[in-house]
Amino acid sequence: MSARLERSFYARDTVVAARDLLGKLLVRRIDGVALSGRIVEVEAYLGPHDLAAHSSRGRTARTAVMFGPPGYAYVYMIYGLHYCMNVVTEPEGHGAAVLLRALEPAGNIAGRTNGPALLCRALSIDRRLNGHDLLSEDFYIADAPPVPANRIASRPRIGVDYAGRWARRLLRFYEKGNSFVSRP
DNA sequence: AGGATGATATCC
DNA sequence: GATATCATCCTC
Repeated sequence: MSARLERSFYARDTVVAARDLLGKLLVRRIDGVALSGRIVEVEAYLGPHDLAAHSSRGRTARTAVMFGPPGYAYVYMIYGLHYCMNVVTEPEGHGAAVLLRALEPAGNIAGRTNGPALLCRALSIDRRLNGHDLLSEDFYIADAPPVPANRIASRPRIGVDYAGRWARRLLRFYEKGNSFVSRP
């Protein structure tokens, strides 16, 4: 069992943290059973100036977690059906986060994990985990070998066409050739 | 290409 | 208080 990432991992530049999250292990412990998957696809949301980020609407009840301290989970419901999970980055007050888009199944995973809502379903991640500390025992990200820079692809983010030029920024990162990436 | 389904932001 | 919109997924 590998070590949890510490607060300092998250309290950094969001693009750097996003790329470094590739290869790491998301772990959700339920009734003593550890569900886990290797992070293979992420998107960086940089802060209020990033028109694709939820924090661009300012600090609200919904986005409060994004503006909080790093290393916490920002989980929200989308389209009334699905949950998406983010990891808060940068120092407190910044308003940035990294969306986890796909996992490669590692342990005790049932169902697909090649999409932001699919991975939440596979790991039983829902509203109750919004604002949950990722330095906890039951929900955390564990260290694992990094994905080398030459194995990381950079693409525009998915589903943010409304964000003008921000939609074209290359802020989606995934491990090249990994078959669990949602949109290769 | 379109529908499901509910929280939320943004208007009155 | 109404309504438009949504960082998705599935079926057609």
